[in-house]
Amino acid sequence: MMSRTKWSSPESREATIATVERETGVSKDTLRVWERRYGFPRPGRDSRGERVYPPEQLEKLRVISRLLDRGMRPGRLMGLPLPELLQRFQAQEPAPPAATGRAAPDGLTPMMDEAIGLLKSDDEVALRTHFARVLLRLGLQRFTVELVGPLNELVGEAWARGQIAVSQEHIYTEQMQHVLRQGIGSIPPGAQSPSVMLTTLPGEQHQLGLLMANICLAAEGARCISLGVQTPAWDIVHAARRQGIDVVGLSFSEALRLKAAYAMLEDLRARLPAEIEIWAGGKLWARAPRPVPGVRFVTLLTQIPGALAARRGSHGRRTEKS
Amino acid sequence: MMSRTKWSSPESREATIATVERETGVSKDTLRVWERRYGFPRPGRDSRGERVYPPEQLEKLRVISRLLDRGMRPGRLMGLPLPELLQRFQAQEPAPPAATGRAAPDGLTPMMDEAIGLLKSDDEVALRTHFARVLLRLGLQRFTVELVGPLNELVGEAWARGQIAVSQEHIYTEQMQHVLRQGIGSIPPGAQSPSVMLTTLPGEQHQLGLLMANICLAAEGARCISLGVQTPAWDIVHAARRQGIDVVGLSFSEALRLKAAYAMLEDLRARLPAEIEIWAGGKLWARAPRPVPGVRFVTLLTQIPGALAARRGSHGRRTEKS
DNA sequence: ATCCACTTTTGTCCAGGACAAATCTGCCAG
DNA sequence: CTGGCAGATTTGTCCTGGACAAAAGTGGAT
Repeated sequence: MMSRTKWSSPESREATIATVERETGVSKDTLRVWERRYGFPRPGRDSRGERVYPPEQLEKLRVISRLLDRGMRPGRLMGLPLPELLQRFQAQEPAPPAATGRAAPDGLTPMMDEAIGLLKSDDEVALRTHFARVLLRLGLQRFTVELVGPLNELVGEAWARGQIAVSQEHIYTEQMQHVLRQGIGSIPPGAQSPSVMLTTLPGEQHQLGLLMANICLAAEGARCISLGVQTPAWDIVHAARRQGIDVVGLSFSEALRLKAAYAMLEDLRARLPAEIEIWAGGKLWARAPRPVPGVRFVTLLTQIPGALAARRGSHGRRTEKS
Repeated sequence: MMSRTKWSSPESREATIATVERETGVSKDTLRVWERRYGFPRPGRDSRGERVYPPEQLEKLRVISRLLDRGMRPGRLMGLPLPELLQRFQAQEPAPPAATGRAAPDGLTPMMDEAIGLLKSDDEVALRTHFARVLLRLGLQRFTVELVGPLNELVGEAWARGQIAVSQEHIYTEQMQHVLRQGIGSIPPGAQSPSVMLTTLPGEQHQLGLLMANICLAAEGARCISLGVQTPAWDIVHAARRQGIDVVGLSFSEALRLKAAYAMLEDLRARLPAEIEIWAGGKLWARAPRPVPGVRFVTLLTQIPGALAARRGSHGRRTEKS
């Protein structure tokens, strides 16, 4: 095969359009249309007439790409010089602390602050130890609801404000995953009800939400089967039927588009037998505008016990079955 | 970041050109030029005049894409019907049973068979118990190298042959992840060397490879920091520098396109200081044709001890770094 | 304040042409 | 036969410039 990578020559660190796409995540089409519309980037041309991006422009594009991820718009950014752009990271709002529904109970705030501090100092071993200690003190369920949930948001905000790096956020997720999975492993198995199948739809990659839901459900006596992330709708239907599942639980982070989420949710609802419930959870639904018939929204972890109780009430204690 | 991509309508299983690019790894430009030159694929058009690929064509493209990775040429493949294409896989792959490195030692085959059986019967609790028992008997390292590695391949093959469903493969991954992470949690921490940063590049979502590498490295006395999956190259460079990393370890599954993988590897190598080594691992390199200067390929888990020994030999026993 | 209609912004798609790198082919010398 | 080389063919990527719908912003009426 033509392994024509188009990689910029090793010395002159000048990038081709393919390199820029790979590095910034901005598609070639978009790069060309930006150039046409905003006059930036303005790459040089090589002997063939192909675009050649100097390192400074690549760097600026990287910064712009990250600002776009935070909801800013290209038209306003393209003209600004690099230092100005970098300032935009700081300018992000701290987000009203009370309004988010973030539980700020007891003396947990210092524990969260310590976690953030350890993260910033790249001490992943101490971070894990810290989590383990807090877990021991609070118990698995309180640890999950009162610490992990709020901490996730805190880490997300710190990243958005440029206070921690992408890699540090990755490390946080990884260590927390260890702790939570260890906790799930310690839950005694047993035939309980209802049986809940947990997963996310294609495009949603965040695992922590699933693990947290798993813990809260198991703590209330549900039977959890997790499929991990990104199960195509067809396979969810197939698996739920085959395994005699009562509830399909889906997790949605803010990364997903609202409209795409609705579409997939409605599609799944249409294909799943009516007696199988769908519970949709996650921060995406925090200010959910539109209800979907046959889908229960569980925005917060604390609503899980209520949802289970409601289900058990309506379905009675009888072993349902047609 | 990827929230700027276009989705095909979820229920009509028909794909847009962007979907096909994502699923097959063939770029939009290439798809259009194939259509022009070879008459395949021949997508329909929607009301806007945009291409709409029916599922059969997508499927055929997936097969073609894999054959291209094995060195065949598009001009000869496009006209062939699907069954004919599938035959080309057999014709090409003699795969000497010993050369694959699949350890088939001792009495492990029955254990793997039992695992597959439990998976087929959807008994995820028994599956986890089974793993836990085998782990106890073999020890973490042998469990990883001799059972998990071969079992991964077995599960992949079973899926490819339609013997297990997508959801069952997900359940396998999820349960195995629990077991492996539990194992990693039991490894005593300590300042050891070299320090290895583990992750995958964007587009590679498979976690098991990382976890397995983590175990094998830690077992040989390396210090492992895992970033989880999909870290952009720039962030890898940033984090490796900041944390004083000696080796960046990357995992590549067969899902990634060979060409894209080479491009990203070469790019990362160019941006990373020369004193930081890059080790590339995973099944993708099983028949690696082309070496990359400054990158060590570690196709099999069993090669990890050797790689570490080589590194320690060349870098001496002196505690380099402050 | 909340909702709806209207305007602007923005990303993706399309067509068809061009070109160089990779690969194949046939030929000739050893 | 084997190996190397020049020329022909194959193939992926890049180009331009136009089009359009989804998303985001705006303003007025309730």
